[in-house]
Amino acid sequence: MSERVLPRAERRRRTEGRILDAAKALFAEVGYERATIRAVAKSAEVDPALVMQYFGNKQELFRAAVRATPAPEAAATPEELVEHLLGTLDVKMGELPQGSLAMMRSMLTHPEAGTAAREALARQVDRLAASIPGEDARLRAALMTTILLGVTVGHQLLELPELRDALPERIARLLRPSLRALTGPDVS
Amino acid sequence: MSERVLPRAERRRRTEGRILDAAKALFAEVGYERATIRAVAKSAEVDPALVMQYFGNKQELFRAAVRATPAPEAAATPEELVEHLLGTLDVKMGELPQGSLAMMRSMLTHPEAGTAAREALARQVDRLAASIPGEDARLRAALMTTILLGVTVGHQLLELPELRDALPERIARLLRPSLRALTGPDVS
DNA sequence: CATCTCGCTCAACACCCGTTGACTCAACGA
DNA sequence: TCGTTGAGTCAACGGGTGTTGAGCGAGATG
Repeated sequence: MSERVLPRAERRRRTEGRILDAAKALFAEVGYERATIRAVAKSAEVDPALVMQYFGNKQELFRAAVRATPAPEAAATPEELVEHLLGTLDVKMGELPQGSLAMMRSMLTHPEAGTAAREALARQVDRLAASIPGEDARLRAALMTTILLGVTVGHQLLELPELRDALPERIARLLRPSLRALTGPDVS
Repeated sequence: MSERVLPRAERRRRTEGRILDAAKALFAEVGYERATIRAVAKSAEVDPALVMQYFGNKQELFRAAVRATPAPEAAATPEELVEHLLGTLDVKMGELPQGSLAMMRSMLTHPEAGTAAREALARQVDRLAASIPGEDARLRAALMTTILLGVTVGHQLLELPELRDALPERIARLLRPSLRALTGPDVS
């Protein structure tokens, strides 16, 4: 009723958007292998051939669905660092972008998603390590990154009930000392 | 030369073992979907049909490959708890059993592996929560579990260089305060 | 030695996937 | 108004997958 005879350019933009959204959702939900072109097309109410015509490849469709993760700003002091990380966690708890979920869902089984995840994590490690003093800054940064990765995986992808039912602020509050323990000098 | 005319029963046992080992390795390396029956068979130098004859299903082959994860003993005090967890981590760093790797590799994309992982993590959470005082014992236990999960994933599956190149004891030493922070009362 | 048993292979089936080329038909521009 | 363009569909191909049933041939059994 509302979408009556749209101009061609606009119409194309919209269906391409519908396809991309459907792809993001499906990739995020079941991963690369199980997300078939046919299923994406059906979800977008479109012929499978049109998906190919717009994105060329399943690989490139996946690339387009995963691309454009938000670029977070860097943190200065280790104190801000932890808060910034937990802020990221908060965002993740609410509604982590579907593209990121799609990448994480497939990072263990799809080669390209794996390298994409490694690169994203490496960037995070770089950013963190610059703010951590000491010899083993990179190792500490990597541990902080993997800690957040594990919590996110357990929460968003595996949907562990304990994390699912907890308030994000509570998780952040419990996690803060654990992360802070990795910023300072070794006290063990 | 050494394996000359073996008895039938022994011969069967050996080839079945070869198939299962090949399946564990392949599942652990590329995950459920990409590990084809044909590839398992070729790796075990056997006809694909024989794999079906021995294990019936790809699903059941996977189940057999994942089954029999070692049953760790419980810990008593929170102090022992952390050490026990880090001991687990040490084992993982050395040579985590291929069956566990196979389960972890597919836990985000294969439904049954997902529920298996959830159950294994739930058992760990139960064990941990019993040793932690306070109201939010289960949430703390879940966080400790997911922390270890993240580090293991980053190390064994994603193979992040910082973790790959670090000595297991060093990782354990850096991780100890972070885990201990979750056993005690809230100090944030 | 004759028969049976069973580990193992071969060839094929049915299915689903990604991908393609020809086609339809409504929006566009002169 | 009439070709032209391009969004969208249809039907099909080639390839890889899990799975199956018939069959072979060497070890067990009497």
